[in-house]
Amino acid sequence: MDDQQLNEQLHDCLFAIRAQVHAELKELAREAGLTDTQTDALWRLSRGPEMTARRLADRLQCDASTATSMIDRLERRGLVRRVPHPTDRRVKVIQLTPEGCALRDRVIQHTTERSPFARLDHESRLRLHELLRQAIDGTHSADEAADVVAIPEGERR
Amino acid sequence: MDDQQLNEQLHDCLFAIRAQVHAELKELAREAGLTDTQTDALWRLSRGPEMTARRLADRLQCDASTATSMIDRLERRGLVRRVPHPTDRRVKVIQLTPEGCALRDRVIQHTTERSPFARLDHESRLRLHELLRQAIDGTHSADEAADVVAIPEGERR
DNA sequence: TATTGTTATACTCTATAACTATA
DNA sequence: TATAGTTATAGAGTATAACAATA
Repeated sequence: MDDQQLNEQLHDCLFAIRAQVHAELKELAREAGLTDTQTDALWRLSRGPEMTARRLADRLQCDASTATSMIDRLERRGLVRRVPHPTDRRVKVIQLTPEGCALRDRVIQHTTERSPFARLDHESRLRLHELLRQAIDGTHSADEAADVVAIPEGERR
Repeated sequence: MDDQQLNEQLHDCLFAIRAQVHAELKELAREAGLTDTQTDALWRLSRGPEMTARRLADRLQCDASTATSMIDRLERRGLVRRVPHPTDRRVKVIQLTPEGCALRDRVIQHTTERSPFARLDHESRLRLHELLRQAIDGTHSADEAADVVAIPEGERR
């Protein structure tokens, strides 16, 4: 197997894992009366420091206007609310409501429990984590990667 | 770091890698005048043995009617065509046109070249592949996984 | 001037339900 | 009866362009 083929195989694996995770997420979303995308957004909303509409759009790689309508729908369902930023009056902080938090917790727990990774032993998972981090950090600047992945210990969950 | 946290970290990595791949795919899709979803479908259309509308829907985890409209749009752009199945007259085989093939090749090449995985050395990629396969095979039946991932040597590309 | 967020608009994406044709 | 595919419909997701408010 040459390098090109190996890369393709890795992408096929990525696709397969994403498909498995997505299937679980979809099932949960259905129970909760949400769409896949909304469930995904809920998950992403809870990671990292302070969430704004702009930051959510960056994270979901969509236009700002798309984030606006996404937040509209989540707000209508009572899962998030828009709070004015204390110092910058242009910015709206997107906060999870208690119901939003509860659902977010269910999403994370449900997904990580049934994750394909859960079948690996602890050692394998550590090795996998190291390899993935290496791949991620190699292609993006540390800042960009940090925004998506790293969560300060105190702010986790 | 306990197991729950490690699992969450792994999912964050998965998200980050998917985001990087998606960003590359999006750029290419834009150039080609396609949407992300169409580009993804094009990629998936080319993997595995014989593609039918039903199989595409399974693979993209969407409803059959969604696959129908997706194929409609790809057909309108001249990237695929519907061919009657030789023995089962209910089935339509979805074939890539020459233009579809060319674009599909560009998508795969572009993405695998700029993939986060490309930065890992050969040894690391082999280890990563092994770990991912292990995670995939552990949670799904061999048959299901085979449909998504394994491609017989003769039919690849 | 640049940035944050919104609105209006026009697509694409998506599932549900009802249908036809074939197995 | 079951399966492959389509159509009609309605709502969610999406980007573009134009805009207001604020930095």
